[in-house]
Amino acid sequence: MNEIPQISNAEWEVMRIIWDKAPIKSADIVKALEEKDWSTKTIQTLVRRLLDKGVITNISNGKVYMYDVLIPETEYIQKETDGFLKRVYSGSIHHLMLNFVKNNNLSNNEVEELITILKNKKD
Amino acid sequence: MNEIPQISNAEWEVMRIIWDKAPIKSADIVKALEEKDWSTKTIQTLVRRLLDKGVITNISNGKVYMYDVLIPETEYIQKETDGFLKRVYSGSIHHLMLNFVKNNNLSNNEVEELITILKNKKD
DNA sequence: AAATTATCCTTACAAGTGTAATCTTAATTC
DNA sequence: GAATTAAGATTACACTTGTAAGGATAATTT
Repeated sequence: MNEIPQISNAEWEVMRIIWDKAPIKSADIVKALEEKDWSTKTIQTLVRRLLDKGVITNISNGKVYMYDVLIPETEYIQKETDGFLKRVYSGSIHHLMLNFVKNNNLSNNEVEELITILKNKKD
Repeated sequence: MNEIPQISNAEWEVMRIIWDKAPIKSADIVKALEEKDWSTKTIQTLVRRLLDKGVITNISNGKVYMYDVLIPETEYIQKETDGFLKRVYSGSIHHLMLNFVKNNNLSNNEVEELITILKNKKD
């Protein structure tokens, strides 16, 4: 069912901006990514690949170069989360949580918050 | 600090076996991966790349072809988890948990278990 | 020891990725 | 409208990855 195209790490960085701000002007994508040391050309290549893959679309209306999202962030988060879980934790959230708790030095506060989130889930 | 080599998806599959069973005979790696539809040649290529990257080492002692692990699974789990968290959830475990919970990835039982894990953490 | 089998080493090759440069065309400024 | 600037399209190129095949060598079987 879920056959959304794979996106690479660099493409993901670009999508973070676009998901956040779309519809967004070409220039604003570049501006938002300034902190990364990517040349404008590189960014344009990544945008083009995302277009080719059908993740975004060009909505330049005559005057301004603009892009909009075709595939929402939530779908990609789901896809990546599933893939990661399967790859690293054999699909077991339980296993993942155990590891987080063991290694990721969660603060007491964070632990509290997570418990709260989970408890709310049960209602 | 943490400069362990990147391993690919296919390599990760191989490492799962090796981490689990090392020290392990060449033939047993192949056997354990039979269910995947990889040719022996493909598996051997992956093993070679893992050798080249220094993730495993050859400990064939004259008679038998054997491999052992150089970089433990825990280091890779940590690396992958950090990378995933950063990439998909901007580094926020909180955000990740919210998403897991929201998207109904968890049964009531699992929620219970996770709460237990977290509560134990506080002690 | 010769034949067979298992494993290693070398080579291959297309698709994807990071990282652009060049050339062309559309928009803005003077 | 001509010059300048910004963006798109085309091309590039090395590295990684998935997926092996072929040839060399070591181990096992007969």
